[in-house]
Amino acid sequence: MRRGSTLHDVAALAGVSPRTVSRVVNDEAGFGEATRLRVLEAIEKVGYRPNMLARALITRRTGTVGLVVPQMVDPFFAELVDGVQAAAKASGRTMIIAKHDDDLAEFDSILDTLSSFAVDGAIVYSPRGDRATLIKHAMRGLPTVAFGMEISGTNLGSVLWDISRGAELAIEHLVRIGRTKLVMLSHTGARNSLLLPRRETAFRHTLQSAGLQFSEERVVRKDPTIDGGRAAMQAVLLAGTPVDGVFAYNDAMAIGALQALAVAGLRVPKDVALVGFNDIAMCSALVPALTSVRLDRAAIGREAVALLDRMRSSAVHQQSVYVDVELIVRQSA
Amino acid sequence: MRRGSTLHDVAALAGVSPRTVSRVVNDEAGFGEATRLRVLEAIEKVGYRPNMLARALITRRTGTVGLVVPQMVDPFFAELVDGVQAAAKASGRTMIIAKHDDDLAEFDSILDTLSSFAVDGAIVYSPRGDRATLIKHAMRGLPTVAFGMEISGTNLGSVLWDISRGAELAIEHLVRIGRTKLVMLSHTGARNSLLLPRRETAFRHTLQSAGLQFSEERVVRKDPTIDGGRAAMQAVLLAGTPVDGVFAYNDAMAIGALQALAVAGLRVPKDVALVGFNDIAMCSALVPALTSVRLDRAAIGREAVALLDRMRSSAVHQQSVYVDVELIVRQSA
DNA sequence: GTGGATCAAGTCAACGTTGACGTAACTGAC
DNA sequence: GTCAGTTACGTCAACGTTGACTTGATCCAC
Repeated sequence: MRRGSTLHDVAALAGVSPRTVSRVVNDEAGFGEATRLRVLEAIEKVGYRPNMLARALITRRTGTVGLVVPQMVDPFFAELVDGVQAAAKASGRTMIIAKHDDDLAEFDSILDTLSSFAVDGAIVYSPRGDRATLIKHAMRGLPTVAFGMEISGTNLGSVLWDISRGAELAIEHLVRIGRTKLVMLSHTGARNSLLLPRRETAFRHTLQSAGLQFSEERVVRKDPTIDGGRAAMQAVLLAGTPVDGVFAYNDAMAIGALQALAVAGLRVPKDVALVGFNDIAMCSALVPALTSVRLDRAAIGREAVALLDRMRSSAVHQQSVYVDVELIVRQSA
Repeated sequence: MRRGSTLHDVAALAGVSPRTVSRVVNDEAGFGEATRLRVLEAIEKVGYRPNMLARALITRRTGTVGLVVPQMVDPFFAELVDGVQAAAKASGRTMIIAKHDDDLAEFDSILDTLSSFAVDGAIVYSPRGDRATLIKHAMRGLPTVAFGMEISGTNLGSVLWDISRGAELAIEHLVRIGRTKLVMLSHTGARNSLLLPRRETAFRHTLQSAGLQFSEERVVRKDPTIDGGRAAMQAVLLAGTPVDGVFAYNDAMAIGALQALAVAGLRVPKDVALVGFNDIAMCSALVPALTSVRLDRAAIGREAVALLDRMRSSAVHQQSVYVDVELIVRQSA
């Protein structure tokens, strides 16, 4: 059905060999100016586009990166995808995207598919911090960069951000503006996970080093969503826990908290100061605008793509890159 | 570098010809049970994965669809991407994604790239309703489904939703619950575009058929964002236009309006009823939960992928599919 | 036991491109 | 005028797979 024109068609029209056309297309050396013009004209005339499949089959490079995320509706991931996409485009690559919905088997199968398509590399946000699957595929030859997870081995790299530091920044800020009765709205999954409790740990430590008391009722855990945040905040208020500062696990929970506080007639930041995490785009559009810990998704995307490049070109096969976190102070705290 | 094992490796190990291995892998007929087991075992042992590039080169099918959208951070597009991705996965395809940022040249180049990778089809949200580029590539053989735009020709299909009907539903609902002083918060670009003014037209017509007066000051145009919605709502209040019902161009503007109304001390829906458009996931998480016109992105994705399938299999090369719109009534109206 | 099906393989070329190598014509130095 | 070096091509094979065709062997009917 799809019979695009090939090097042969162009060659026949220009009166040269296909190899010469290939040289012109790829701008290798070894052809005369007159030939070049004739070939270019012929390309134009027959509407020739190189067949990437054939090219990739022989060069073993597709100019493609695979991006694998848990999901993409959450603004955090949407913006991450966007950041990687922009970086991929800037370095002249095409992006294949897939989501695994936190399913390990699905994740495994996605990596298989990416290998089949001979992507130049994969950029991956593992389901539940899974390492084993990642390592398996990397050993089979798939260069991989993982997000938010230090991982070592051939063909593996990491792009990391310091969650603990971000949490510290947020909590120190709350303390600095005079808040003493702090509460954290955390993620239900944070209890029995390797990765998630870092914000909670930072909360505890920072409280203690600021000379404030920590007690278990000051951490309320719900789903990391707007609804979860609202429920968590309501639970705090209902329990009568005194509170003048709130640190939320992510921005969605902070938005929910904002709603609960409004309903309860508490003013932000006057009565309760509020800090989120991730700094999704919406933060600045809220009323009051939400103070949040920024992870620069564009930078993260750039670093991931750049790291992949370095991994394939250099002998060093294991690398980690840190991306700075930053507290963006707005109206809510 | 990447030397995955091939049919030949498997064949050598299993003591058969590569062609037989190929038959087993593709589950064609023509091999014995004993052979099948030996081959399967060999595949397992050498970790063979078919090379999609080589396969696609000869079959002219990649099992890949390209999705092209203006951007993907806006929840509307994020959810659209998610819907298409889910549908693509369900039909066993891999998705290549790209965004054009409303740039026509970029759009053209993306379609070129997709052709180069021999995607089985493209699913496209054109920049500014562009048709010409679409038609050009479709004629060259790229089966294409366009969103929200009726377009005819070989290799072209459309997935449409009735924006006018959605706007009607929203406004009729506002009238039905007794609102008479309606205002529309519209998109700045709606004035000089072919596609955008449909909501405005519906607003005018529905008002008139409900026996309500329409005047130009009842349409305020700003950017279709949260900030734009807030500004538009503030402008209405500042101008002193009497208002008890608001129809927003999209949910983002509705969220902005919600903020402006809260700041002005107006209660929703008691003082002012509010209806959005698109029904992004966030609608149900707002306080009050936002009434909105739903476009089922999952259904849209499914229809687009299904249409692409039909286009390649049937002789009918031009088709349109309508996806229902629906008013989801929540607290805000 | 002969002939026609059917089955289980194998052989070979082709998909469209590039890597490796070959070669004729030209250039310039001595 | 010869030879080495360069330029501008061309030839051929290979990437890993499948389509089209061929080849024996086995089976069953008559």
